[in-house]
Amino acid sequence: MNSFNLTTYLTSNLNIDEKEISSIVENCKIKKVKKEQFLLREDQHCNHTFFVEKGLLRQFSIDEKGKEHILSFAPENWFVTDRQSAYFDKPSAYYIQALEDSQVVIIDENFVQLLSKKIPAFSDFNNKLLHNHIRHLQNRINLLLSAVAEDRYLQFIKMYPDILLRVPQTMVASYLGITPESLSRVRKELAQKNFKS
Amino acid sequence: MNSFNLTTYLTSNLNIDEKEISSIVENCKIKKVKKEQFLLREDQHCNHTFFVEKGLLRQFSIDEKGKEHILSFAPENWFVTDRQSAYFDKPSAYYIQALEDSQVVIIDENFVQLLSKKIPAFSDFNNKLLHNHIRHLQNRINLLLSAVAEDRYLQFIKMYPDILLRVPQTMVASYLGITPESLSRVRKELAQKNFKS
DNA sequence: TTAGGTTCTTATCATACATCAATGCAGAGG
DNA sequence: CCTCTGCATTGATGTATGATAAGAACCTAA
Repeated sequence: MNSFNLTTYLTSNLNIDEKEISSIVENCKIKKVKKEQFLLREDQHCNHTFFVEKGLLRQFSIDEKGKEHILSFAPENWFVTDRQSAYFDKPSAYYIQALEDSQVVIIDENFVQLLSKKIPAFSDFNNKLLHNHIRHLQNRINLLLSAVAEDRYLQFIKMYPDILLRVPQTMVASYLGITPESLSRVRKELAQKNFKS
Repeated sequence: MNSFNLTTYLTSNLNIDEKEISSIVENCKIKKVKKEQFLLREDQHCNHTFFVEKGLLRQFSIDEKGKEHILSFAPENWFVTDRQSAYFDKPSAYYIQALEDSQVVIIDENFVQLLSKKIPAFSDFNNKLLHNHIRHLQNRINLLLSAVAEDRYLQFIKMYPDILLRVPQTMVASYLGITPESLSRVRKELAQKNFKS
């Protein structure tokens, strides 16, 4: 079992015994996925949380017009899941797909619940993840409500400089809620501005 | 102490002794606020959760151009807080303001933490609130990414028919991320459509 | 009742962004 | 090496929504 990243991540974020941590990690499965492969599809029940050991995932939805909308990217050391589906046990409205050949740790939802009950520190940790998630979502809403394409892009660069380099532009556009063409133009204008100044 | 709504709300959502519930409620303060009055302002630390007994609140931000963006409405039986500020103990980026004369229960953040530690059922309850919050935020992002003004408005009507009638149109527009003028147009077009069919 | 402030509507014009279509370009695979 | 395919760019055009301004409708309070 090779889940080095998860172990170190938990060790530095969970204030419990190393042995206990490895016993947690032992209980999880590792899965390798090829680029393009899906870990979750719409209408499926999402019963796990994925922790990205290596690679890059995306979570997205498809609207009635068939257009994709990216909710989040998940690079190394990120957790991704459809909490809505996992927690309320409902069919998911989202897809989770690999953008690169990846390796993920699959953590069972029941197992998460169990750990939360048994280990207070884990419950706290989980709580923190939830709060971080909320923080992130709220900032995004704020951005969508207030900022024009250019500002959204600039913010994206600042927050996810690494991801910017790893995904096709069309996906960044989808994340920002604009078309690839618009993003291309925004980039052009920015380049010109920077050149002048 | 008159916090009837919170008591019944907790009773039907928290699987614990009624006595324990009233001991919880006893520990909270009641506050009456007049219309327009603020419960939280930008840069303040938000140390409480508000539960709306009576009335209606709004949570909003103000961007660099001075424009207001409504993140959420909170009518009776809703909790509202800036989790970001409360949990991470940072100055808030938001305002919370009464849209009607209201009565709220003020629940101290420390008290929430304490209860979570002491009463597992309360911790579960809190967890559920967090998940609901996330669900709500995600749906909103999806809507902002995919839907045009008209669809956003229709969705709003469906989800919050009560709130629609209680707040000025300009605030609905702010929630939807469009101008009041645009909303007026959208409404006009919808009215014409409905008249024809 | 009038007066004065909001809020809502309406109209015109401006603009950001979408859409559609063509071309360029680079990496993958034969 | 060449071709194929997907992605980025660019231009022309359309459209939804924003900005501004003015008037209408509505409330509230004197």
